[in-house]
Amino acid sequence: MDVNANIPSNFIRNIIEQDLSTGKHKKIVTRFPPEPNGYLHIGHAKSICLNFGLARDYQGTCHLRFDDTNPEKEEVEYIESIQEDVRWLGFDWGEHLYFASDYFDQLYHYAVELIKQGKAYVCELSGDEIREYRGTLTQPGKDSPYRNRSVEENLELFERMRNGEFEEGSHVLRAKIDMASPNVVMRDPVLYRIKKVPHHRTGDKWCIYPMYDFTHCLSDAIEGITHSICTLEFENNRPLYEWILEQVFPEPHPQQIEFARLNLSYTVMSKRKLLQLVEQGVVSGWDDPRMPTLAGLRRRGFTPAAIRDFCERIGVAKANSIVDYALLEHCLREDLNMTAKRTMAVLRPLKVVIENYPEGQVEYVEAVNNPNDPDAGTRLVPFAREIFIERDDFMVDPPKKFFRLAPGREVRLRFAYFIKCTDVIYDDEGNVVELRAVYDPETKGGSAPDGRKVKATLHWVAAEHSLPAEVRLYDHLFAKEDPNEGDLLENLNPASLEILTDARVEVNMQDVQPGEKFQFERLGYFCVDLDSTPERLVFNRTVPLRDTWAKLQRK
RNA sequence: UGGGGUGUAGCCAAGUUGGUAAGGCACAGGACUUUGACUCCUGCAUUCCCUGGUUCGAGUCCAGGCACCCCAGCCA
Repeated sequence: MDVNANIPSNFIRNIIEQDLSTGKHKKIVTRFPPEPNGYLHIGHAKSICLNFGLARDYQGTCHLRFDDTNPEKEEVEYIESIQEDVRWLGFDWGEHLYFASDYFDQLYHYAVELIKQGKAYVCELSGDEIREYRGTLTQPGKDSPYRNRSVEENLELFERMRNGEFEEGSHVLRAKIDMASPNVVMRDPVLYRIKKVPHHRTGDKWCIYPMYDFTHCLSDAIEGITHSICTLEFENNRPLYEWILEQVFPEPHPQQIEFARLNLSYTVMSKRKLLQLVEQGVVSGWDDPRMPTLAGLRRRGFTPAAIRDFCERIGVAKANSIVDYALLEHCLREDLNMTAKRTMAVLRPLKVVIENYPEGQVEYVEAVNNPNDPDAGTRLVPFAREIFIERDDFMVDPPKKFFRLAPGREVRLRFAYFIKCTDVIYDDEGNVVELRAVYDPETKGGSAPDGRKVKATLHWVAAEHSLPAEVRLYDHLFAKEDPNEGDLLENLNPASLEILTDARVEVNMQDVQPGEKFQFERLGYFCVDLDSTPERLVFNRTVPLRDTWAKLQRK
């Protein structure tokens, strides 16, 4: 497959290529099967990219199927958000949108078929009793007293379950397999349980609902899935997946393949823990920019292309692992570097008065919008006597390798002029509050006719002709690489959010829209937050630029 | 003292039928630079969890260990 020559190989691709070359399958069909009980996160993105990517690369099909067999936990709201997120990621299921609940009738008939074969029975043991009878990991279980009912009795009981004649928990349908199996999953697993709860799609048509193990394999088979890719924890369930199909479904059967789910350093991926963060108010919601949810990453300013690239680079294997967050950041920067418009913003302003620049004068300097994209053009940025520069770009007593502004030193203001610091003004407490400088009119545009060099280029913004803005700086939500070690809340990073309210941005930013992405030159990539309005601009820092000076400072 | 998996660099990960350890991230140097960014060079596993064995030759085969993950929901 030369089309896929540059795509890293993995064990699943190997299986598919073999199945295609041996003629086992002429066309592959995969599926992404979320349960609509929560928001999608970047771990799901790995699965989405895998399943849809495989279908794309091997000219197959990928279905989106909601695994909605537990109405107690599922909501239509999630069905909407999941579809939105999958589309946002860049994938299209075409006509292939399915719901396991659409198969409830068929599933019921397969259950009846199993009963007729004497391979399923209605059990009246309580939940606690079922657990007791199941045995333990090292001890075999024992048969339920209801295990050997007649087919007729089972048929009648199952129908009465369906008709709502029994209370929740009083009866279940179980597969008759082997209570002594070393694999606990095979010890007469529950196939159907009674839940007198309306379903978000089937209403109150059903009061019995099929379990995952019974539903998933049959849904796959009904849809003609060839490769049913799931995560490692379902490895123990594979024998059951195959057992059910062998009893009631004609060949060929889908093949279940398991891979290791994604773990990312400095964050958590379990729905339970994510929910805990939301409910305890640790974050502002599912779309808090620090959350690993697709909604959170989107609000933070991540691009679908970066996430897809990331999912491709991490590979697919069976070893549990924790991927370095730095790889995600790398993918993001690589994408944003090519696409984000540049602008200048000063996060922590320090006023500089250019004493030899005419008072009241404003001129416009031309700035490049994206050096990687000539089509992005240029813009005009106002320059005046009073400007703001970044506080971090000035030091009264600079160390050896600091080559930004300092008393008596000359630097370049990007796209504008060279300025030299002539004076430092302090407040009563000795803090630097303002700088005085002179500019060289000969250096307009940023280069000196006499060829003299300057060691640094600073970003800036005109004091009057700039806009106030709020900037939210984000960092890892957790301070620990693996937050799952020890107490979750104790591992939080207290500095995961810093809000700057005095930032200044170019006047050209007046009409930006939520979601728009920029590179604030020399600082990082930022996007306009949902909270932003023309009256009060709000930006999120998506990811800072690599900063070798900061790295030097740390040493 | 059950069963199922996994172990290749700081982090991911590829390694055909045994033939002499890809790639990316991170990190460290250097070049370039009107972003200390980007880009570009260079370096980064005499060794593949361990111990034996087979072989001219083992990350790949065999035997025995060790470590870690998953399974005892009427969740998925």
